[in-house]
Amino acid sequence: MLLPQSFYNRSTLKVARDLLGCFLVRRLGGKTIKTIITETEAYHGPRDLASHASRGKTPRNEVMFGPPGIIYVYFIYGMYYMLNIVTGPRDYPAAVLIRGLTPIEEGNRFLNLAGPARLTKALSIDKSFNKLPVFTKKHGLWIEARKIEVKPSQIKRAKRIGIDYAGPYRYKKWRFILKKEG
DNA sequence: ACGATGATGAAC
DNA sequence: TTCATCATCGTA
Repeated sequence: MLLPQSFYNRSTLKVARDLLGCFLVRRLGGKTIKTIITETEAYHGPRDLASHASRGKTPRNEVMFGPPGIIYVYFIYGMYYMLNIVTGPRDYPAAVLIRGLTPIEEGNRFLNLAGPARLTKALSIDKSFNKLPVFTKKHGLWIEARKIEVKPSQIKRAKRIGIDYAGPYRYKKWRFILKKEG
């Protein structure tokens, strides 16, 4: 079942946590690759110095200021794409970075989906997905609700990666990791 | 520990 | 127009 747009119209931290265990699905060349979301990071509003939005709206980050459930893809380090989902109401800039996935079907076991740049490369996600909704199957990339229960003890919180410049915000435990056992 | 590799945004 | 920076990864 598709997660509705309203799912994303909540606190970034809650969305980041609740996305763990949900399914990220990619329709690619006649095949459907189904994965479980296993790691996320929250970029939480205009004051979060780790967030692209902390210095106001720019051509790159303007999608973060738009409605929830929209994909924000940006290019980084000259070679990688990062996949984010916009959260919260319009004009409140926030998003969840997808950092890790686990493939479900045996045939896709070889896919290396650990790491935000690796997963976009493996699933052929680039800037053409920027500004597209993730609550519809129309564009070949969507998110479905959990089918299994995720216990609070299975969720590990940690500091975010690669944002040491973010002052006090570098210590926020806004990274969420799904563990197999609680 | 570091280089690859180019878009981005801020300064000038 | 220039320039430092960058929500990373692979190789060492």
